[in-house]
Amino acid sequence: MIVHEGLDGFGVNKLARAAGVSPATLYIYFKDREDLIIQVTLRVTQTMLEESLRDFDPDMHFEEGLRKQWHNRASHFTRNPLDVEFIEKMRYSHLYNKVSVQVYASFKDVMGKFVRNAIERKELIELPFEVYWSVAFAPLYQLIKFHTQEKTFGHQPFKLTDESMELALQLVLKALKPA
Amino acid sequence: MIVHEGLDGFGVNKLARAAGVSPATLYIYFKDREDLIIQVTLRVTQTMLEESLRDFDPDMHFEEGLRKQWHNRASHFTRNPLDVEFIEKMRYSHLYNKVSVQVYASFKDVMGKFVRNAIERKELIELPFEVYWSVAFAPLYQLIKFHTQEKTFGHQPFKLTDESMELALQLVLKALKPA
DNA sequence: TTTAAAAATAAGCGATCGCTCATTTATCTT
DNA sequence: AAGATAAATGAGCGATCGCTTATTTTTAAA
Repeated sequence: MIVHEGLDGFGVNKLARAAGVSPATLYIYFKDREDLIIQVTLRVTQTMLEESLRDFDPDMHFEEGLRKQWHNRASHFTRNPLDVEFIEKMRYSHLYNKVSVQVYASFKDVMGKFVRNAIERKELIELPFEVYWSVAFAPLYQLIKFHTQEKTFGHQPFKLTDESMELALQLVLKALKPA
Repeated sequence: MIVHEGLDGFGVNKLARAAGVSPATLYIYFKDREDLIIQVTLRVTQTMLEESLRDFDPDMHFEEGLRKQWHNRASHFTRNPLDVEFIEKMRYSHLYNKVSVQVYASFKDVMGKFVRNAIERKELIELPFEVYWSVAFAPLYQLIKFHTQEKTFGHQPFKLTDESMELALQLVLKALKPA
């Protein structure tokens, strides 16, 4: 409902009717509307982050680790396209700061270690974490967005194939590896 | 209002009260709530795109042109931080497809020409437009998001300085330039 | 089978939603 | 100054909002 009609357009009564339960039932499990949205967001985001760390180890070599994360994210998102749109929507909503802290706590540690390892091993240039994150993952998320929203820049819809993903990953690796 | 309270939380009556006019007045200038939101979005987005093309020419050398666009975007957004959040919020809202087509029509042509020129001149590797866009601009937007939302990944808030922007731009250029 | 706790419900509260209409106020033309 | 047009308004419509309460149904222990 939130993906298709937005946060406005999402109502407790509507949801209850669609779910075939009484509005009152929802308030047994959730404090209020905002709590419901946040808890759902936490669960979807948590699942996404767990999937992105599947078979990942912060002691991996940099290229192997980054490729693993790209593939994990891409495969999770192409298998759950609704999740992408939901997470992105929430990520840019005014409720985001109530979600981010709780979710990224443990995730941050693993990623931080991975980056520090890679820098120590001279497999990754030295740079602030935010710059690393922006170069390493923002392109992937943009590609996924192009993929899920079907049409953006003229001509035919963009499909996130293995080829285009590998191409983008190669570019990112070229940017991040020491000369 | 939309940035701070979200699309839900944004109401016509509230807006009229805050603006010191009658709700009926709004309907002289806008068809309905959605039309109002879309028109405001169009105006803010249009301004952003115009600013991003200031002093830009699609016949510029690739590095010069890309740097120009990065600086234009960054300076516009740091001077109008509310616009960033608004545009991003709308970009991930369910109303986005009603906005995107109208806005990016002319913009697409200029950018397309710029990219084609650069590839012809061997200043840019050959790649699909979406991949180019994802690598060339997504990192910048992510950095701006880090900057505006103040705190994301632990430690102290990230500030988008000239240094960190130049660093990120250099990485992106390294990724996109032919070997 | 009885009984207490837990889960779910229908009905509807006051508040606010998006929006309209009959009327008044401001602006412009002659 | 008079009359016509445009702009703006206050009041409030029906619908929906988030949410609660008194009651019934379901579950499970004794």
